[in-house]
Amino acid sequence: MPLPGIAALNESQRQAATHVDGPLLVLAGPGSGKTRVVTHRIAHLISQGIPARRIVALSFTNKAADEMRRRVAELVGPQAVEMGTFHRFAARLLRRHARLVGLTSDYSILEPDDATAVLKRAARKLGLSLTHTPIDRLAGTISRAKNDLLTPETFEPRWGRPADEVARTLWPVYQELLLAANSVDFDDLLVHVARLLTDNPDLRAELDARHRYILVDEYQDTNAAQYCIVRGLSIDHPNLAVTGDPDQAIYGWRGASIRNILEFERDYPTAHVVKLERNYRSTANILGTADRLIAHNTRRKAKHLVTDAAPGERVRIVLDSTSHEEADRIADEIAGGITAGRSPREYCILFRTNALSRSLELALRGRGVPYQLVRGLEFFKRREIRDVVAWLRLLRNPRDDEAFLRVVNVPPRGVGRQSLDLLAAWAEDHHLGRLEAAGRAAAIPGLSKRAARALGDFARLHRDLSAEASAADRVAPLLQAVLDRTGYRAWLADDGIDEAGEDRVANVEELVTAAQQLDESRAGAPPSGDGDPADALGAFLETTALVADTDVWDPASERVALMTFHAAKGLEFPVVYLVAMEDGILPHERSLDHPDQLEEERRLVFVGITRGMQEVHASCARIRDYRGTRRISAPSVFLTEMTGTETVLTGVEAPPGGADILSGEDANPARRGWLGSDEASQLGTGPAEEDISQDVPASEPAAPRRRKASPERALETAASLAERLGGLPKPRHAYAAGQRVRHAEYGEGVLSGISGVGPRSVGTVVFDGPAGTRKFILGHGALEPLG
DNA sequence: GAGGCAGATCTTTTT
DNA sequence: GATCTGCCTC
Repeated sequence: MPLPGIAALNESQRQAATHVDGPLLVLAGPGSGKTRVVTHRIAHLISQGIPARRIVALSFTNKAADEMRRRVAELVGPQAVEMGTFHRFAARLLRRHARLVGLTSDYSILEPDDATAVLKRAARKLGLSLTHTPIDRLAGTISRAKNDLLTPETFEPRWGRPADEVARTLWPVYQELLLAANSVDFDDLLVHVARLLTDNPDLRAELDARHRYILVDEYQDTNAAQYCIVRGLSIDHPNLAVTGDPDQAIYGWRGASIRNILEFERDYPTAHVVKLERNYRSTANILGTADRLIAHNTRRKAKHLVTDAAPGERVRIVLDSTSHEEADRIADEIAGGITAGRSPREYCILFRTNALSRSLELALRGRGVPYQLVRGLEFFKRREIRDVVAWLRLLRNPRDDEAFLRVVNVPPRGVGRQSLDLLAAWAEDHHLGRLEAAGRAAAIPGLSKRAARALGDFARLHRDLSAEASAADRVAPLLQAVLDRTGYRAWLADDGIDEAGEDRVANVEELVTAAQQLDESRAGAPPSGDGDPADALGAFLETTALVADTDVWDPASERVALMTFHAAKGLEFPVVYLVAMEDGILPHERSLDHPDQLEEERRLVFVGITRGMQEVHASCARIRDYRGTRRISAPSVFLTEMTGTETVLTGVEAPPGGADILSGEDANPARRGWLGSDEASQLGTGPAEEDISQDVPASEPAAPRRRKASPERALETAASLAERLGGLPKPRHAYAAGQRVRHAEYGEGVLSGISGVGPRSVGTVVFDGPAGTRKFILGHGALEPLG
């Protein structure tokens, strides 16, 4: 039975899409129609009479899963195929088999902050001082070890890493606390399920048979735990189809192993392999640039991206002078593009770290360009949201000590640290959860009358609300009851508008709205999977616990998208800006130690470039204000590597006068790729008339780039830089405040002020026309003095 | 026990 | 720059 649209697939795509039984590896380059192949394959399986409920499609983000579901529905209508993230899939499996790992099906999923708080309690319990081992590092170490499927017994502290020793000591205690609280952290979701499969052969066989056809997207980013789960479910029925691209592996830091995809054929010797190398997304120039860059990675399977597309615009590499100018320039360009008829949603700005978004946001806001910062966890990280969610968690899982501690004294009930310590000690002696102990507060010695009463009241309140919770088939009314009966809403309303002008009440109302939406969608459709939490509250909690940053991105909204390189995986935009491509930021300074990590950073840039359909603009700034300090940066080595016939070099720091390129403190000849590379010479960016790198004092350490950006050092280099720049060409014109000037693009205006001296001084111009007020580096000569 | 302040601390990427 | 921590006072 031919499926709609299957004729539109190319030969390789069709091969992959119509594959039915046996292992399948699809190596899919960027823009090669991977999602299309996966959705068509699901449709094809169904058309072959395979029950939808025997098919599982796993991805890494809810967004990807939703997209898959939507497109499958488009082909063959809504299906009972289980589609979701690894974590959600694991959460549901675990719910059905919680007993096997010592939990109940009502277990709580702790978000990372709560998990860290438990870890702290574990440390306190052991009397460990955390002054020399930051809690985040310990949490990270344990998390990483879990994803590697290690245990406290098999985990081997690395030599010279004291944090490892502490982590190993802490880990079992942490795990005990979690178990006692009937809770899991994110990593446990995967680890528990992996254990479930390895320790219970019968269950494994049953689940293997049940999940007959498994598809895994972004397989290059699976870690050991995920690998174990997938493998465990496809032994008797090895109909495992994985898609991925080793060149887009960007989660090594979180335990993902490229090995999984590189050695798929060894794991499954009968695997059918399909390569999708034809790109349908980007122009030839964009692809060529990406190809040129990724060729610098040594640990990869060679692959060539091919396209029939026209060359298109060359990829632009812009050397800006400051981070603010970079942001202003990009905002100007986007604003201009929008004026010229583009939609804001055609634009995307990518950066390495979230902290880099601020200047861009400011610049866009200043020009009235609508944007969307794709960082959705923000909402669920808000204190008031976490408080309310904790209440719900506690209703479902009374042993959730972390939730208890979060809400027991919010609003203030007169229960302080002292009382809670007494409660904790007593609870532990009697092997009770804190909430249960609170219900017997009268029996706890040492508690003040006031505290005992408050705890008792709290326990009663919980009991009353619990009764309502178990009867409720809708979350929203329950949420309302919680807000009213706990006094939380009244308390918020009282001092709700906080210092930041944040309307906490509105945030909570938004959560209520979300609950209503879930209620409605559940009323519309019965639960699909068997692991679906039968009750509304469970479903709500699972959703709130497992939502991610990128999930909030609304592709339909008319806004410019701002996100990290990581978050952009799987997306595409007509115009893409890659910002802050500077040494130390991208590649990140923490990745310079290790060649593997440097290659991962390079893949990150590869992912970024290949998001672009029509235009890609990469940029760096010589002076960057970042994390409150100013630092001098050198262009990223990746910009050099990208440079070729498909790119064009521009920007105020670019040649002519190309000596600036080597500015900053970078005197290491090995890193002088800008002037050294053949491509650069071809582009006319050859050696400049004046080699300023000679001026760098010999005392400047040249080779190791691990610069700790201490303020003194930044000042010192800035000063020496200014000195050197003093020797550069004088500004072409002399300016004075109050003078009238003309700009080629913005027309005439008044130079209202000048800040700084020398060629780098900045003038503020109030234009007569719609351009408003703008700033210019006077030395660039863009302003023509009038009169 | 609560609330406010100053200082320290630390910042990659995320389910 | 922002957030958390610990310390102080009421």
